[in-house]
Amino acid sequence: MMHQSIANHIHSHVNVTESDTHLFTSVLNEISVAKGQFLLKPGTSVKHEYFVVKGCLKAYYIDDKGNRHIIQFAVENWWVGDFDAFYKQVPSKLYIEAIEDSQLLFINYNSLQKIYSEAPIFERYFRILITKAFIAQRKRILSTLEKHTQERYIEFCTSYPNIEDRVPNYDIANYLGVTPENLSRVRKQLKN
Amino acid sequence: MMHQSIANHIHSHVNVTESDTHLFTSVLNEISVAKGQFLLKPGTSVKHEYFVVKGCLKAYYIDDKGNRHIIQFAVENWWVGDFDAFYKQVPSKLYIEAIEDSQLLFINYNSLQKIYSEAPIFERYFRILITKAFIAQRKRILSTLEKHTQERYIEFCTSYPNIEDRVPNYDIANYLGVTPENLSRVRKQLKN
DNA sequence: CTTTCGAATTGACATAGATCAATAACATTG
DNA sequence: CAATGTTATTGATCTATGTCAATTCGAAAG
Repeated sequence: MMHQSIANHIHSHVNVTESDTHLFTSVLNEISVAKGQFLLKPGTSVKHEYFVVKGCLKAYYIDDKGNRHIIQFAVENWWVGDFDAFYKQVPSKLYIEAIEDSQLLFINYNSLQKIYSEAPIFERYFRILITKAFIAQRKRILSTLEKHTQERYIEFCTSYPNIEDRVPNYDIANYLGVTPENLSRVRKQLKN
Repeated sequence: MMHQSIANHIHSHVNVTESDTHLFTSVLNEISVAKGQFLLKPGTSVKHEYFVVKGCLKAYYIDDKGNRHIIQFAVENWWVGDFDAFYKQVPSKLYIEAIEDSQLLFINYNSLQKIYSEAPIFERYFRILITKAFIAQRKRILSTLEKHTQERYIEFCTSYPNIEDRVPNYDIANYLGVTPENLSRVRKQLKN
């Protein structure tokens, strides 16, 4: 059942009672997105945050110069959304697109605020999640500063295991901030 | 009085009662650090997070290749520390060094856990702070992907106002992930 | 007002990665 | 299994930034 995977995720991060978990799952809704379809597009107001039950998605935006930049890949048991826009309740700047057929759960902004008040343990749950995301993101910055493409590609493959098979190379190149050509050359070197 | 600045900071982020604020400030301690002195060095276990009342500091680490990387500058009303190590309660990897004579407040790990239990509003306070830090950090990643040194330098100067006068250029170059020589050339271009 | 020493600048050259263009490998669809 | 479109690779250049070495600037100390 779909709620099981989010329940497990919550349990693995905080101590919650059955009724807390039930309160949380009771406000969730389900959505399916086919490969190539969008969960979110720029300009939309961001009413939800999404939890991936099954599938794979990418979050990206287009900058002033028209270049696309992938911010995040999301696979099973990840939360995904336009965090910034959701938090500030302003229109989104992101595209979130399914790379595979995906099933997600989502929570509404107002529901979440209500849950924070009724069950503050969920403040902790999201505080912990965002702390981890913050740390992971910092690693990504540092990796860019410290290392060349080759090392970063290896790092990427180990930190998103098996994702090379689920995501096209040009998306990985984009995430790493290099051209597909360069990534291709780097991968060739690795084979030798 | 030193507690006033942290009290203001808390009030500007969450609705707290007087007694909540008092509970929080009652566990804080004060510390002064002279220019060039260290608040934290690698290998230390991270027992505290610091709030800057006055002054300016930098947080950096040395990578495997011996290169230094500045992660954060901290000025008045910023929290600073080795977030990662504090959260996981493992030894620090960072240096935190005062760029100016600085006055700080700090909170102990166990005190903070206790406060989270007694006054969950502080879960929210820190959840909000880390959310903002997360968003700011994401901007930094994106900026690296999107822009060349010149634009990023300008962005840096606007987002850390007046810091050019407080921090040496080689530290700014380091933060931006470029060489001092390159930053120097970029600044020369900007003058013309 | 000089001396000193770290910081900033400048010049000459090296290089990782970008760009552009062509081709090859793969996958999807009729 | 052909046909078509998408993704990956390869080659030939170009460019932003790095590296190394020399010089100048500027602030602190005598």
